[in-house]
Amino acid sequence: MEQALNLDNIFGSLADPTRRDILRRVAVGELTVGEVAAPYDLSLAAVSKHLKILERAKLIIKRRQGKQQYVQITPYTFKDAAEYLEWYRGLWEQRLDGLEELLRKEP
Amino acid sequence: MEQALNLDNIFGSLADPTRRDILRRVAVGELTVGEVAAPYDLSLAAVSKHLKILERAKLIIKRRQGKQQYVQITPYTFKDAAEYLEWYRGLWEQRLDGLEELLRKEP
DNA sequence: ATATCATTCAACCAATTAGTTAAATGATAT
DNA sequence: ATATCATTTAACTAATTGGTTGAATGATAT
Repeated sequence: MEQALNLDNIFGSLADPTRRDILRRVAVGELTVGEVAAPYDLSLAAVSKHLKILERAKLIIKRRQGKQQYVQITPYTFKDAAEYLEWYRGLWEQRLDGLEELLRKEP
Repeated sequence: MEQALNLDNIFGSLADPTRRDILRRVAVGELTVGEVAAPYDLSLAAVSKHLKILERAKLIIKRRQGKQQYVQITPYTFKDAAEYLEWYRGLWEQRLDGLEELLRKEP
């Protein structure tokens, strides 16, 4: 049922706060690797590794322009992750319905 | 902006295929720890550890009934994860809108 | 050709993870 | 009190992760 997809890599990527922060910033607009790294108290090599993990998960891609490499986000992969969670939507909606029912019943 | 909260644990949990499979099965209905473990070629101790990780992420809870412990899924935590991804929804929807526009323009 | 800027690779380290087996605990039944 | 069933804890291992520093590569400018 599960294609052993990228879900390991996608969720593995999202499990790290630095990587989530990188994604949040890159979602706003393309940044070079250097710009991505700037705010963190980390070596460039460390950030480069984070970017590689995000690339493996297909959450970002890089394009070279001259000396620099621009990091851009890959929307479809987020969609894949969202669709995975969508499978569970019924769970919390049912639960919320239950709550509403409770609230209607005992005021 | 980000509560550094459970997202580490939630996505960390979801990064493992055994744990995703456990969640999928438990979503259908409560199972005892033993029932959860049965299909996997893993020791009970290993499955117990997976369950502890899922508990720490608040993706499941356990309730004891006599000798056994029943594992049930915790819907709200899935909602939290879905809401995190929701932040990125614009990304792929824009992209899809772009595609639609393209399709309208060059038929 | 050489220097410089941007980024990655290699080698290493400490902490964490996913698994094992064996012993310990919790809850019930005899 | 003891035996049994269900599950967890402890102690250990091998692999992976997130970080470091220093050397290597890629691309441009001189």
